[in-house]
Amino acid sequence: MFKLLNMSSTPTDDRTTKARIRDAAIECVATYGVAATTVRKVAEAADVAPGSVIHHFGSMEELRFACDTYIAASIREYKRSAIAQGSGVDLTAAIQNSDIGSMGGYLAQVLAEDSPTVAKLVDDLVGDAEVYMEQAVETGMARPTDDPRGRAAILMLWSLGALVMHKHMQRLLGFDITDPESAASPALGAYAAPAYEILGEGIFTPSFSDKAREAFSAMSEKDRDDKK
Amino acid sequence: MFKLLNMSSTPTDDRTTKARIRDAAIECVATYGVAATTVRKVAEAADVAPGSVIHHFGSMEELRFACDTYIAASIREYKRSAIAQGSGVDLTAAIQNSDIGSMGGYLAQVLAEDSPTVAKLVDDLVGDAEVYMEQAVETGMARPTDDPRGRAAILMLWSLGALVMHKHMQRLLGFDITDPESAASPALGAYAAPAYEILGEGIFTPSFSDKAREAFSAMSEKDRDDKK
DNA sequence: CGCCGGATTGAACAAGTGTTTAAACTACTG
DNA sequence: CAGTAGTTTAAACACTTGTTCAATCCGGCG
Repeated sequence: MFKLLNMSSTPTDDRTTKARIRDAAIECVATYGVAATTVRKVAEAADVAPGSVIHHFGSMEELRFACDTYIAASIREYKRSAIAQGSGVDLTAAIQNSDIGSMGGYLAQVLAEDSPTVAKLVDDLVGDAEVYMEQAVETGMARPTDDPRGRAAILMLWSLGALVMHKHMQRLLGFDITDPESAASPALGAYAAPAYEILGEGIFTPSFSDKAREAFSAMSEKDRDDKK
Repeated sequence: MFKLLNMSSTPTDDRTTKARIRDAAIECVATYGVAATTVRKVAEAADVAPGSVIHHFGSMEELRFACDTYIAASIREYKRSAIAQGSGVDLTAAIQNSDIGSMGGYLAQVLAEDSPTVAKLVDDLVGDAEVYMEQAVETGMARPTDDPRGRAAILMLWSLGALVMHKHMQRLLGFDITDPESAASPALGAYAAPAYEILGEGIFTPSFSDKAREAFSAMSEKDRDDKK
């Protein structure tokens, strides 16, 4: 009998049993995925009997819900404090600075499933990104756009999508976005440099960009005409 | 007892039983995910006995492998024909034009798991994207870059990540990227327009972009100095 | 026809799932 | 000290999982 997951338990672990179970579940989801997160695996990782897991949360589904809620609350809490001290509202920063080590891994796993709690969190993040971009436009950092919400949504979908794809990114660029230590990694540049280049100046030449825009508006005009 | 999945079976279905089982499995994965794709669900969808599934593929894992391989081959085949007739090498186009209706949904599900077959496919797609971008630079469509591979990798990670996030995109923008009919949908613009705006001119103003670039190179220089 | 080999079936199997339950234990109160 | 309410446990439950297996079906060949 050996522990599969070594929870970073301090010499004297003063967390309640319920909290220990919740944390073990989060770590298990982050490491093995939701499908592989069973009552017995969580129980073993939290060092309790399987029955205790159900006793504290009622059912496995409620445990999952509790984990989603806890992670969502943790992210919202971080964003609030980040705004209060004036630093940027960056999701990757939230992942790095969280006291929940496996937050990135957990998000990467649950973003692909459809949980209403996670869906609500994503919606909120898009809303936050929109107001943040709005401010960036006002301070001259970001370009204005016809579709602020659409732009914010796509930026968030790309960011979170990259999080879900972290194993592929690790393989392609040597950089694991879910690793809390990754911010200090020299491989950070392998992701950040090209990403900021794309977000800074785009990938298309201005001449092609203009042509594409014309074709686009022509297409949507044709679409309107067809509708008549 | 009713069929959960209605395979688009022609009046006279001339596919072999093995092919029917494989197609049913792909559709089941696309709709319900890999964890929910069980022997009995596949058997029911393919209208065969559970034993037949194992008889033809040896095990459930080998069936999954066969599905991955089949999808990967189908995408590579499409790309080859697309290049041959000179049209663009666009992944979303491959999803739309494939004769496998649920290819997009299947990819969205398996990109989050770690399958060596899918990993190899992603690596190939990045490689293809790199040479495609290289040609776009030569023809004056795309800007040159210091890190062609990094740029291609990130563009692919963002695109595929958005595919995995398709349910969130559907909710946020009303556009489902996995739907084969989506290319004809008027909601296409809700995704394509802001996406092309970002890829065309970026999101940052030139002045901020310059400052960020300076900060970036200063940071990596400092990183080099610290290493000494 | 008689036969044979692959395809197909449905019943079994062991292992793993979430959940229930009764018993034991623990800590705190009257 | 006795009692009690909340924890915790291990064993059982019903169910689903992938897989095995003997029996049956079916098409082609001698």
